[in-house]
Amino acid sequence: MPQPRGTRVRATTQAATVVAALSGMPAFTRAREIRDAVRRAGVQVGAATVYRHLRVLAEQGSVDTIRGPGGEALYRLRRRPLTHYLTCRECGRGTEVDGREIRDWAQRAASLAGFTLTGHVVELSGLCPAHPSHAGTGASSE
Amino acid sequence: MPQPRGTRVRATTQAATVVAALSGMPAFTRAREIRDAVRRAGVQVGAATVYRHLRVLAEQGSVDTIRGPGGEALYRLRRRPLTHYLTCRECGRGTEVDGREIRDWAQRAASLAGFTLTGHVVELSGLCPAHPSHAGTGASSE
DNA sequence: ATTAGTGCAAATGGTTTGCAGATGT
DNA sequence: ACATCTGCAAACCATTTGCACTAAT
Repeated sequence: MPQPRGTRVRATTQAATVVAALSGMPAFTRAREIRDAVRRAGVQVGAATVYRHLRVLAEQGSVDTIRGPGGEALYRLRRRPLTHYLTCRECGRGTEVDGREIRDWAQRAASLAGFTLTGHVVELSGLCPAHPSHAGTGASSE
Repeated sequence: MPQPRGTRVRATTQAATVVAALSGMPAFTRAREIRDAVRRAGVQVGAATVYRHLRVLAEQGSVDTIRGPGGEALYRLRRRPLTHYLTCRECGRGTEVDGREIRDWAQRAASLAGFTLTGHVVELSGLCPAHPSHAGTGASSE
């Protein structure tokens, strides 16, 4: 749907650079790192501004948000639906995994309980092929 | 495995009451509310102590942890494995749902990517049978 | 000109930590 | 006794907000 009428969102350097930075990061990233990337790109930006943009982008559905181990938000430019994320707890690298099954399951589980499903979060964490293993912490609902 | 030798964890009033409080709360709960419950039970306790216990319990695997909408940690005494949570976004009431399928799927998806799975979080949100529907926000990795 | 967008610094809220003192064993 | 546990307050960190200011339209 087109915008209601003329003037709306302004095209500022910061806004553009935040998106640019995001598009250069395949994995879920912290606000702090995004800000660093923007600055590295030569654009001065305040933390508040980055957060403001990220919030708007998230509300628009342009970026997906999950929570990192410390409870901080991690952002990733939305690419396509039907994908969920698997992240390495050591290096932070992540891969997308097909979430079709989960989506079906979630739907089924919800209606089985009489609920209307409005959203779900599935996050897997593990160790990628290049890391040693040891017992770990980490939020896990299992 | 038994404890290395004699003295280890002390049986303090606070520790016991924190667990007691947890066992009285079927849904995922904030640290703050847990502390309130403990105090309501007549036991004076500082925030730090509550957090310290919760952290240890989580490390032991005695409590499960997920993140609330604001990024704060929510705790729930672990009851049995194979369960995940479905929460109503209106009233906060929740139900456990069988997560066996998910566990299998997670395992499969992870090893398919060459990862060693160390944990996963599955959280479903929706509207329970007693609530009106409307579009919504909410972090969703989908 | 207008007004949205920006930066800074202060405010918030959750969680952790340093340290002196209380307490279980 | 003596190490652990506790509480308080200060410290931290991520995020939000107030406000004067800059810049896009």
